[in-house]
Amino acid sequence: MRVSDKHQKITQAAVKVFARKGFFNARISDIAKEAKVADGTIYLYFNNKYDILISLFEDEIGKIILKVKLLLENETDPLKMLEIYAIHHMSLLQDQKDLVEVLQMELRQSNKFIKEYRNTKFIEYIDIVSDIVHKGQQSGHFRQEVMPGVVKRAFFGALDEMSRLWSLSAKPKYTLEDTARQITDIFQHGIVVRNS
Amino acid sequence: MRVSDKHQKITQAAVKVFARKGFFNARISDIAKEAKVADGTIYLYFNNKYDILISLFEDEIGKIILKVKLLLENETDPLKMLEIYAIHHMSLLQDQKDLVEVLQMELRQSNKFIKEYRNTKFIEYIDIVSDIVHKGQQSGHFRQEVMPGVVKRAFFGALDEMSRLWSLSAKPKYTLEDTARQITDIFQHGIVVRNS
DNA sequence: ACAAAAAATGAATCATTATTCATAATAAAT
DNA sequence: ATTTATTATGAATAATGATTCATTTTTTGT
Repeated sequence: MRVSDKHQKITQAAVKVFARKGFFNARISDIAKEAKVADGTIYLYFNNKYDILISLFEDEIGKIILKVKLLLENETDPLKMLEIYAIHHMSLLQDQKDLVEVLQMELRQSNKFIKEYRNTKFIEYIDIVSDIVHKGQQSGHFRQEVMPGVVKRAFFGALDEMSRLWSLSAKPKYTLEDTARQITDIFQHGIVVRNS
Repeated sequence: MRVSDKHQKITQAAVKVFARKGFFNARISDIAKEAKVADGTIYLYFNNKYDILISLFEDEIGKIILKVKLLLENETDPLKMLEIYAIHHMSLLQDQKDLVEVLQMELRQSNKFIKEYRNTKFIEYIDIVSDIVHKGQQSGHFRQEVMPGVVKRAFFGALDEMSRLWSLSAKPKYTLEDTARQITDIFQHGIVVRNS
């Protein structure tokens, strides 16, 4: 078994366990059991429990970024680009519920426990939105007075909160795609230049 | 010293300690020290550590709801109402940074640890937004096709994410009020009926 | 086939801390 | 002043679980 396989096996096990129990209530032995390795083995691949979380975060966000950038590659209409981003973001939940829950958790916890951890991958992910907005302004599609830096946070926050609800609710009212479209619609109308 | 005083002393101490260290890293003895009571005393007022968090959440959200409902009382324009809500929400941060951080944390953690805790106070808080939207639709200000249930989550999520950034960043780019106005502006344009 | 290196194991360690409860201090009642 | 009830104390308990490391297993190179 290649080294990277075991690394990945542990990461995947950690996603499951963190999602099920939360970071602090997850035991290393739970992760070890889920990954079918010994407790000690985990320490050959990660420095400590927190390192598992960080590393997982970086890796998985990295993959998401790659995928969404690929999807956006051949689209030039900034309105459509926002929709692609939103739909992709929400559909992650359908495919990887556990992962989304862990990422949401991580996002809040990094506040407290590693102020020094700059979270660059996350920033890269949301900067995709501000880039879209910026380009939309240059091409005259979007209003000049909106701040891309605010839109990116607001858009992400809206999607994130909606997905939080979704993962909590037993039987959701709306489909994820409807939700993504609704939110996109609001933001599109919110920042587009009105052809009065 | 009245009973309620000690209860409140402990709550306030807990807010400080939770904000500083996070829920799981906060020790009961930290809270006791901060509140200037013995460790055991805390258990005369709360069932356990988690109960402190829940109880704090309910109490403090309760106060916030009262205040924002009061502010909204004499306003009828739904566009303005959204702005009042947003500005009040963001200005909380200025006045009670610690509290906001704890509430944000709690919101994420309740996912995992008390699925049964229905979080009714929080729902009451965000339902204020869906009420505004609903009324705005009835009065013909807002587009019929937007879903109040989506707007409330999106609007809250946007504000919440923005405030998360704010509390993390050493020297923020924007003032809180500007931010609140920007986000409100996007949502106002996003859902208002266009007078074409 | 053997030696050396690398990877994996999991029981033992060791620190940590939420909670309890016997005791003490304080307040209220008579 | 004395009893009773209430409130507070903080040391002791008891469980927990992250991390280490001596030992074993597997892989690699010759």
